[in-house]
Amino acid sequence: MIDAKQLRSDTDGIRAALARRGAGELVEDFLKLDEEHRRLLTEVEHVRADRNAAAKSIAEAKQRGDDTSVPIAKQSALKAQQAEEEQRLAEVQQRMAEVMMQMPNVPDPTAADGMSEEDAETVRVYGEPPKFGFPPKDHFDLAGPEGLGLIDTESAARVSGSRFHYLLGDLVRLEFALMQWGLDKLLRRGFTPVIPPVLVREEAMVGTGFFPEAREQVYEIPRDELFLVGTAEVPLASLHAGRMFETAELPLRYVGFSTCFRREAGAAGRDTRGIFRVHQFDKLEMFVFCHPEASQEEHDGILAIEEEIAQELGFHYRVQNIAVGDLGAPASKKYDIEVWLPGQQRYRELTSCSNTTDFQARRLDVRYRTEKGPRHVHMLNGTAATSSRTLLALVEYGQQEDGSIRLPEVLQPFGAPPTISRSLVD
RNA sequence: GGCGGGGUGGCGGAGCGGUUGAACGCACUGGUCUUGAAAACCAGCAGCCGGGGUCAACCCGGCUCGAGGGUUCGAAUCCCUCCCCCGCCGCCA
Repeated sequence: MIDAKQLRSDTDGIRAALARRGAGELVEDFLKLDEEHRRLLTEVEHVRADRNAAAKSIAEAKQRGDDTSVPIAKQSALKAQQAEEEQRLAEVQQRMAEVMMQMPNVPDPTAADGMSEEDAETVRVYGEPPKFGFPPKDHFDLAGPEGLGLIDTESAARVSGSRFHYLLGDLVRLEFALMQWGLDKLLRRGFTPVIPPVLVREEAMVGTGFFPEAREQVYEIPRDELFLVGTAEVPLASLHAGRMFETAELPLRYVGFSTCFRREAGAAGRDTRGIFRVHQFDKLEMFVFCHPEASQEEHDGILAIEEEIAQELGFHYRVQNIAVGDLGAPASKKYDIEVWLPGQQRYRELTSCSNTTDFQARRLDVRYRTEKGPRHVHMLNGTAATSSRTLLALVEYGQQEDGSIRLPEVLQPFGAPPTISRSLVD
């Protein structure tokens, strides 16, 4: 949610900023409604003030023992008129709320220009594509039924449908090691670990900006009016909804572990192979609440951690500054780390981190106290590791000619086997 | 799932139809006192919205006492629905 006050005081600036992401006309919608709203509000408030004053004088008259039947009758008569005016006001407020809900966050000036994925700017490239002395395979060839047999999509399809999978054997050990390793790394940096609920109320989805924009991507449980989260970002952001922080309490850094559920509506036929794009996976997610002045630095910090993780796992990657038109509604700026996948011979999104500035904080009403009154905090999120993409990248990077997988040494203290090979399973 | 108690400002906690946006305490801010600090004393201190303004430190008005409806000239206070918290019982791990 954008600050309505700011929208009025810096109309041109915000219009121009939103136009970059193709949402400039919402500003006009807002201004029109806002003008009408203020007109009606002034009217209604005058009526209310009159009636409040009259009620007060009735109370005083009654104290004195005067006859109050005449002023009371007069008050009664005004009720219908007031109700009618308030009705009109409520309608305008409703329409205004809808416009505000559709309005995405103001993009950061340094977010890349453009409307599509291709418009992302490459910030830097790390490492080189790995060299194999043989044609590299993709993760599904390596770990699927034709390979190590540790990913079973066929059974999952029968049980749950397409884009679901069973993870088996050493891949399960690998996932646990990866998560434990990542958790340990973040713990040492002062992040507080959290296992959040994965079923949330609509308010949490609206508050984080996933509704209304991405509603079709979310699984819902109508009977209980709950929704399955697509990321721990949702319950983590909502953790402090309605909260008033003291200045010294910030920043707060959390690392959440949760299963993530995504409908992948509209992605039919895309990335259907293996576990690159699935309905269910596990994710280690960073989430930060901080002062507005600190959010850029926090964003850089989260990105640095994501890069460190990618580097220690041995990946070749590039950092992409996502184009404004490709940002999710709540994001002001977003970096993706795209890992080079040997099996696909191209860069694919591995992790992502966004600065949502005060967009979510406004919707969720998370503030902190300053000398000049309460202000909204800034919120940021970023992927540390996932059981799908991080895992499959490890499989592809570690592949040997004989089809076994060599895993990074850093994961071994956390329970990952040095090598995954068929012979051990058979 | 059943019965009972409760949701009030940053926190605790009064108020239970009228001049109460809310006593009191804590916390916080400023001041007096002090060599300094503490204590004591004095003062200030909810948020949001609109209007005015030397656009700030000010003035006026409105809304908000879990959420939404209703009764009433008037509701934090009464009624209804929903949400949440606490306790006991039942059920299940």
